[in-house]
Amino acid sequence: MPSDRTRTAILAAAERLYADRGFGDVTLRDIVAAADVNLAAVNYHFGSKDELIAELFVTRSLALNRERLSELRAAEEVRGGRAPIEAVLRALVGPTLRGCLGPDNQRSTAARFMIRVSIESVPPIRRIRNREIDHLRKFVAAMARSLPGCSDVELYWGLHFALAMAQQTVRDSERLTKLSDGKCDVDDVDDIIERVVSVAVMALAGAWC
Amino acid sequence: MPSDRTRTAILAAAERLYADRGFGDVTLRDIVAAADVNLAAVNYHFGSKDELIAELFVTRSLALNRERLSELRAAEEVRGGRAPIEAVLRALVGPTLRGCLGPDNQRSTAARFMIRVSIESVPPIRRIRNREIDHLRKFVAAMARSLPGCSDVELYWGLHFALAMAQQTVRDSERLTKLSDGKCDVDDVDDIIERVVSVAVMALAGAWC
DNA sequence: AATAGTTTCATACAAGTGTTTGAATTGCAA
DNA sequence: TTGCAATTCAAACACTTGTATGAAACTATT
Repeated sequence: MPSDRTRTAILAAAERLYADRGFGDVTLRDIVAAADVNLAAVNYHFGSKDELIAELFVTRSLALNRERLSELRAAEEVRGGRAPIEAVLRALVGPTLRGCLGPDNQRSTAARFMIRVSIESVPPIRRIRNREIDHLRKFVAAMARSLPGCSDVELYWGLHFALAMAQQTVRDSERLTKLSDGKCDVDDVDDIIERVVSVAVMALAGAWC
Repeated sequence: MPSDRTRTAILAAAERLYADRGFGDVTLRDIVAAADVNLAAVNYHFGSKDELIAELFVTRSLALNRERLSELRAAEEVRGGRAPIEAVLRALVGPTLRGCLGPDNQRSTAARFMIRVSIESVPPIRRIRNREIDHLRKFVAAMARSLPGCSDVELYWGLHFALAMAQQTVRDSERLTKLSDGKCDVDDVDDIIERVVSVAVMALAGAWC
């Protein structure tokens, strides 16, 4: 069994740097400096920079999906597989929003890293990202259970808009804060989640589901 | 007066390349090859790569703002400075959506370039982008005229969500297409505009304006 | 046609990138 | 301890990047 110390130090440093500054301007030398390991360690342990990014991404991607699905399952268990649509949408957007917004000390590097992924879409990740579709399909299915009779197309648009609002809020919370002179509180995560969810529900309901 | 041929050739080639492939992997050598000019021409005419990007951005940014505002003004003229909220939002999201989606031959490089800007946020642009806030404020003001009595906070959220849905639809139209097996038609621009606008209106109305 | 100013060009430069190498060091089993 | 594999390390490599240089070509005014 290899002594993982170097490996994990690299992963942690890389994730934090990517989350903070994006893929564009984080070099291998930045990472090894932050992890306090030798330059060659990355290639020794991961093969290449791209493979490091890919490993980071698949790990976090699986974790996020797991978190969403466990929230979804918890909501559906309450009433035998028929959760209210609000709960389904909360399970979809909640994990990301909670991890990325709110007081600094509560933000997770993992969530912020995933947002970077959704923003920058660097080559090694683009190749893997297709699996996301399969994951989202599960939520479409859950939404269909919540709103039987609602047409598929409207479900897709509803999910799409829900994710859009959540991601853009995370991505550009600064602009919203500036525009509103701080009157829109981007640290009140629960409020934001409810806003996103309720608008998405209105979108679905307004489309005569 | 300088012979602009080289200058404009560079601008056109750069805009197209940036729109297509993003800032990340477009090099000066790519640009000059596409423009069929010498490598040194960029530095001669623009000073540096960053200044080229900046010029491209301010030009397009001003044009987009102009387009939005003229649509807004046209809508407000009809009924003496009190356009329906739908028209205000249409003026906000319409130009971008029309330029970025729809049949290939109708898409404008300019709009696709601006979307890249909103995605990647490269340093030379980040420094300029603050002016966007002032521009958006004009739309908040117009929204307030349309919905007197609606609280500012709700207006900000409404505008934020409208832009979020529009931008994400452009940014990730591919995912939506795949997810829905083509059932969500991202080429039907008018339908998309009406969807975004109507959801945003519901968001505003649902907040007891 | 001669000249001065502008623009083009091939080429070189310095800095930064990810990766490789091969020797040194470590950790651990026999 | 000895031996062997795994790991670390400093250094160098090959390559790409944006930028700078100085000579050549062009343009237009005199």
